[in-house]
Amino acid sequence: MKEKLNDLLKNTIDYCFQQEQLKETPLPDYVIEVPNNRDHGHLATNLPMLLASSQKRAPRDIAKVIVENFKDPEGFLEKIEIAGPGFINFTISSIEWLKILKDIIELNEKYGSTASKRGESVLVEFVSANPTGPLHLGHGRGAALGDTICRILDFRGYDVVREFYINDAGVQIRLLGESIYARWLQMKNPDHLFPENGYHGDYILDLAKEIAVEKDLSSMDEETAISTCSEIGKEKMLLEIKKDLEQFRVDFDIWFNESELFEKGLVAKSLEEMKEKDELYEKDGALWIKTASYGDDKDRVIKKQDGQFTYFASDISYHLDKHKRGFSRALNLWGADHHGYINRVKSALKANDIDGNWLSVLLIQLVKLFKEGQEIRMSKRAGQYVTMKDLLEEVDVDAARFVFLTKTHDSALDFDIDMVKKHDNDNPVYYVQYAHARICSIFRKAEDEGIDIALNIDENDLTGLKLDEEVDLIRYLEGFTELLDSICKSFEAHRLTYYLTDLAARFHRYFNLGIKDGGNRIITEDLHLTKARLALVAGVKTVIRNGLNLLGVSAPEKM
RNA sequence: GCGCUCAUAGCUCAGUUGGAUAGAGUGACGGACUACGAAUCCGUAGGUCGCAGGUUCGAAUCCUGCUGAGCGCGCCA
Repeated sequence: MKEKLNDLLKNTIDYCFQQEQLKETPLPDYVIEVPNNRDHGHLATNLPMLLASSQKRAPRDIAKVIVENFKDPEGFLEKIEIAGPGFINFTISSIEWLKILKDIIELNEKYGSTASKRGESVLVEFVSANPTGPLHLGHGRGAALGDTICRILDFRGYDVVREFYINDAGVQIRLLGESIYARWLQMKNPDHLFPENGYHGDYILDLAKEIAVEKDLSSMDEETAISTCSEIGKEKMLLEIKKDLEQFRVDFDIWFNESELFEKGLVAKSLEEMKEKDELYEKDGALWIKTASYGDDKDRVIKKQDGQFTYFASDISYHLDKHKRGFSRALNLWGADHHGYINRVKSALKANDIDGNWLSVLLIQLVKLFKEGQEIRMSKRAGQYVTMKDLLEEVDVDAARFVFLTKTHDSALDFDIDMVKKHDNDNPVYYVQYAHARICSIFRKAEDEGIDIALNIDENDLTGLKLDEEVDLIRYLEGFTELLDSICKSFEAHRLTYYLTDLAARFHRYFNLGIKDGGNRIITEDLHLTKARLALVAGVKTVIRNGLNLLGVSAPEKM
């Protein structure tokens, strides 16, 4: 609708220029938007106010010229008005809205998607938890957000690849092995020392017991035993992580091993390339990269005095590899405590002639867990945290995913487990699902009454939809596509949950209108009107279902 | 000390590249089921958009300063 109106508006402005009604100037960056207030029409533009300075005329005068010369040969508009300081408010003729509804019903599960691919590929890396412990709530938030962003990008025609980066090369894996081995030794000798920075969670002892069944640790020397524990412990943790994610309906295309970067010589290779570009130097027996020349606070070490690579070395190599794989964009979801790292990585990319904008990073703020009104503090060091596994035992996947997406990613989230557990109206996901189930119920009722619910319609079958509330609903349904496109740019997936909640509210309100005044019921004695209203609620149902699907939440027909 | 993020109703939070009268849920109070699901709806009350300046036709939104909260500043990963 906005595009159509914009075309008419541009034609009109050109005409005004030709007729010298307006001085010919470049067009300012105006907007066409949906006004909050129904009295302000369906769409409004601020163009006259922005033209005021270059035209040297009052905004309302300019608006008057535009309105008087408006070219609308096909009767797209019903009304044009000048309002406020110089807005132009447009009311679109109702038949246009009925065509939109017809499209929604025809497109059905495809409504909101684009059939054509954009030829733009995006690599989304998220969760990427170390395989040294189970997933916790913070990972859940990242998983819900990342997966939903991917679903939306995919729906809107992007080629999306979901990737999980496995840190399986560093000292943390060694430490995992040491922790497991120590726990195993402690089973016989409780006084055995536990490694200083070891992993303290109960799962370490479980792993030790499992591994002891599979391997005869007592016959091994300490070194062999630890590396055995490292290797098997890592594999088992990874399996757990995959299981949790699968249950959470998150599916990765690629599981990328950090260790492969070393095994395939990619780290060495990227170092070579950077050396040739003169981006590296040696100082104090270590190897440094000149990130400070590209916006970082200071240069960084990538190979330590002892000959070991830093984590940063493989990370640079990893991101260069992502770029070489040919993606037009990359998106990383990181915990907010990594924010100091963004500049560093981007600087390293720039040192390799890659534009910093190629990579976007979303920082996900902390999740605080509340139980019975009390905050449950999580501490990885003490092994105290609520795991995804614990969460999924208590809570519906639907509810968890929805609640994770009720706040912007850059603001801390209070996760009230008692609220999420409740199967009542305290829980926003059921409010949306209820609207869907209610519509399904209306269709069951209509079918019982022998009404043909096939909905093979054209816009002339919909002319019964005359109430403001009915047109408003269609207008809101039309906003779905634009919302999704906006999320593709900003990655603010939480806006979809708000949209769906709002859509459900609008539907419930419309539905209740009919209860007070029997004349506004959906199923009436007027068959023509009944079919039109069934079409309207079918449109609502379609958008709720498609939207919930993008959130990874089910749309039940009965609850 | 430097840097990143945040600050909106009693509470939890939305607010789309700056737009018209700042919204929702929840809590409080009062209403609506003898025909489509009351897991719903309607109404009332509740605001110095942290504070102070600035930019302009117009600021919760952009800029500067201040206050407060969280996080990060390693040859750790």
